[in-house]
Amino acid sequence: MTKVRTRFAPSPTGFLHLGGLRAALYGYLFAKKMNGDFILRIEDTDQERFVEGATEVIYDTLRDCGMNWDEGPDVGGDYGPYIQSQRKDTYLPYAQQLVESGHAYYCFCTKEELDERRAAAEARGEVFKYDKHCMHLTKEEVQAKLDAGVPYVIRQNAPTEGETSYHDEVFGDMTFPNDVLDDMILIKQDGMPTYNFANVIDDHLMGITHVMRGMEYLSSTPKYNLLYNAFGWDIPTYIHMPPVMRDATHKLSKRDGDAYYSDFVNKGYLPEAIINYLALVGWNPGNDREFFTLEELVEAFDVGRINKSPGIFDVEKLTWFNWEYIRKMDFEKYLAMVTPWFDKVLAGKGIDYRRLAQLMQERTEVFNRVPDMVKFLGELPEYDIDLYTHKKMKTNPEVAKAALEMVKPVIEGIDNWTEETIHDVLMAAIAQAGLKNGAVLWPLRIAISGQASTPGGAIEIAWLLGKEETLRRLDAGLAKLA
RNA sequence: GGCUCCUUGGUCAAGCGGUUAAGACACCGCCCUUUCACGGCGGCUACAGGGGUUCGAAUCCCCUAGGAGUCACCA
Repeated sequence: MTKVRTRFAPSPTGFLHLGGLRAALYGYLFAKKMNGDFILRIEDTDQERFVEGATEVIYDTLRDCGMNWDEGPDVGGDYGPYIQSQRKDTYLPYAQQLVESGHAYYCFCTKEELDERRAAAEARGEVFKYDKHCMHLTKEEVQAKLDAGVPYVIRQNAPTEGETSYHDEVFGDMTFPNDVLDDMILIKQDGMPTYNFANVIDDHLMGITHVMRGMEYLSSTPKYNLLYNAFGWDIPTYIHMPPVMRDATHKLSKRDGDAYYSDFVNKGYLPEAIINYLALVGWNPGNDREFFTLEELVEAFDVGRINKSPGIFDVEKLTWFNWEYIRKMDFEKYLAMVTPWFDKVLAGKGIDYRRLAQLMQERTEVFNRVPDMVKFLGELPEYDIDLYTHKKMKTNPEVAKAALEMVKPVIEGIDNWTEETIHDVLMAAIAQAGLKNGAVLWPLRIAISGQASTPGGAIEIAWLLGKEETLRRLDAGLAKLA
């Protein structure tokens, strides 16, 4: 049995978006599951859309996620080069071979002419299809134009009747009538192959056994098969994948501005969480399991369980995955990762990051939410005295005032500023006063934090703030309640 | 418009002729609790519609509707 070889073939037109990442992921998972090779090929035949640096972004993203390729532009391999623009010269001879065998022909119609005719057809409500005009040129006519240096393209000579069928591992048996097949361009006027052509040539030359790609290629696959047949090559196994959607009617695209892998990483999403979640949009292991490392995904992956219907990308669920990953993260790693986020609002404030991190780790869903959650430690926010009213704690501004007055001298008397001491002293004082814990601790926490929700209770916060700052904020609260 | 694909709760989804139609996220209650959380318990919502086939359809067939893709010298 031949070794499985899959490929991820992105165009370097910008950042890698999540739909593309998932395509790469499935290709990687399948190859590894089958003990095969995963190949990275850069499809840059469209020079107008080429974006500087985009190739590096693809490398970085894939590596970041742990998907290493066995062959590719930077790691080499026996089937290189792996960048299509560097393979430019390999395509033309194949196209010419097709011209020889009658499966393709030279076309001298200009883009402008074609655009006009296309517009005219559309105006008539018809679908434009190239009429094989240039196919009827005689050999001599063609040669004369070629000799005269007339710009040309090479088109596929597609059949106009009958139908073409193929099998897809996800979608099953597909049949398309041939009369909808247009004579697609194989070689562009600039000498570059089109994606449609290069992809067939390269997949064959690179020994790709399983072609995995988005389902938008479902309807052009017959044209590719015609090419394989014309060359007498084996048709690869097709695995078309459903798209990742933004909502029911829109694909997740670059236009959303929020679909790039890097957008999520910058917000504080973990690569592991992104990969884990992405794997589950469009595929499932057949059981209830949701958490997988990349290695575990390889183990569990099964092409037969790829869904046919599009899946909507749910940020809420991704966030949940991220949070779970953060909670399970090694504490020292968390501390290192959260520090820059603390610094955004607490730099130079003298807060004990280690203790704060302990309090924050299980509350961190996404890192970019951290600053807002801890900002109050650096500076007491403006707050309304309504916060002192809490039904369950049985507090209101009057009760709060009394509680703060009671607690102030107690805190002033604490010399050994540790959480344990603060806790013990406070609890003793509350018990002695015959009050409920909540009736005192709620107002205290409000006074020193200025907000209803905080990472940790009054005691932890008081400790983090330090005795001096705690008392200062207590006085401010008292002044507010006066 | 032609061709192709898709259609189970708000979302991801299990299911592949017989189930009380799983599970997860989200949401809503209750409990716990010095806040918010966490945790525990419980709840809410689904087979697009209509015809068949069958003793029996979410599961098979047909039609309709809705959505998506494609019809480039973009990939």
